[in-house]
Amino acid sequence: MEPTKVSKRLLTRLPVYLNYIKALPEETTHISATKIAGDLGFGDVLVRKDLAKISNGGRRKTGHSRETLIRDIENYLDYSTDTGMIIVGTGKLGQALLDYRGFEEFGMRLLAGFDARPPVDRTPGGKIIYPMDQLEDFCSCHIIRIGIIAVPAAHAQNVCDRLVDCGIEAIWNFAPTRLNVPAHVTVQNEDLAISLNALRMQMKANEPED
Amino acid sequence: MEPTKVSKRLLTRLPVYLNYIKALPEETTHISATKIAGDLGFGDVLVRKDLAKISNGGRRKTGHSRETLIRDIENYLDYSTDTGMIIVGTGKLGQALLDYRGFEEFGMRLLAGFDARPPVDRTPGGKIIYPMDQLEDFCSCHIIRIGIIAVPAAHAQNVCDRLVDCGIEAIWNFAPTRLNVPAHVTVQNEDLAISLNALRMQMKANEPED
DNA sequence: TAGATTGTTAATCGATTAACAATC
DNA sequence: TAGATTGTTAATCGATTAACAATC
Repeated sequence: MEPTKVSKRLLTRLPVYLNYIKALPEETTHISATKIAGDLGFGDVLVRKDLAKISNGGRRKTGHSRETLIRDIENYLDYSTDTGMIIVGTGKLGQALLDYRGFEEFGMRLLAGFDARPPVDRTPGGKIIYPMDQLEDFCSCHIIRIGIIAVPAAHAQNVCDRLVDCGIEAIWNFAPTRLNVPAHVTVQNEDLAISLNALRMQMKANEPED
Repeated sequence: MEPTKVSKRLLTRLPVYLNYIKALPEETTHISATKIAGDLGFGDVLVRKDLAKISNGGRRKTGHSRETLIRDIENYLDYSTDTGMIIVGTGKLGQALLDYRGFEEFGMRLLAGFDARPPVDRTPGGKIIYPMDQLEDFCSCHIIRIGIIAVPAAHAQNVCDRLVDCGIEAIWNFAPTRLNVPAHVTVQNEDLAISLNALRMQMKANEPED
């Protein structure tokens, strides 16, 4: 019953390792955790433990086989299973996300956008934007597991409720507001202003003298 | 010498409290940490400790004065000091950020965009997009503390170096790559694909049976 | 053997929660 | 006084780091 424990931190480090390993010169066949740590600025024990958690390919003295490691990370992150997604709210940000190419690499497919008043029929990238009243129909014809909310804060809860009713399992929320959802739905808030403000505060704390 | 310790978690919770408190019905003059915690889904002790850290306005039995609390949070987050910012890379995402209204509330001013080939002269919101070769001039005429990078991964390090040379103190990096910066520069990576993938994995871990 | 590396166990650190004392 | 609340001290939890044993 209790879901498998996954560390969110680990989940964000693994793709970083993966990118790094993939970007290595082609002739590299083996790589050590120590080297990865050094190049990426992580602690070496941390990397070693992370890799041990998701792979058993590490050999003493030689390190990890590059190929095996890539396969193990991709396997752990389950890149081969497609995950269907839609986005509600197709302003600038919504359209940017609709045409963002980075998601597919992870097996995530953003199928379409929805908007109370679609600003255009299709994005430049060719994704269709439907009026809101088509949301339920669309969701019953496709397997949609993740919903992205990029509408103004005032509409976010309403949109969220509709997505939940459509059977969505996770919500990525860009609206600057908290959402109430049932326990089986996973929510991640991505409030860009809050995030940027945190950076600003850390920057200030980083100043030589106050 | 050692900079003041600030918990990043705290920094992201404070704006949430602030929004919540501001959204309370106008007649509310006092609010307890317990109430805030209950409504926002945080632990009550956590909220109490957070508020104690940034305010001394809590009175037993009655809770915190709404007005004082708002002032104390805004004060702690230093909303009154303007922070100048620029963004490099004005694709969809870059333009979305340029016209995003949420930053100003926090005292952050995104002054202009830069692009190797500006897609337009101005955003719909009226922000000017300059060609890249004006970057250094612009930065010497304005006080710019934060640089936002929204260019393809291949150009990110180069852009980053130029921003650092311009005296920027913090970088908000949307490019899917790690950046090398000197120690006095604060970097925050905002890789949307990684972030979304983490949500996807948490969603899977949240499923009833495996 | 010596060196490079993994992997594990214990220690530390930071954040959150629990328990409870203080007080209006 | 009883109740609601703050604020503090101790306990727990999770993540990271340190120390070190294993081994190719």
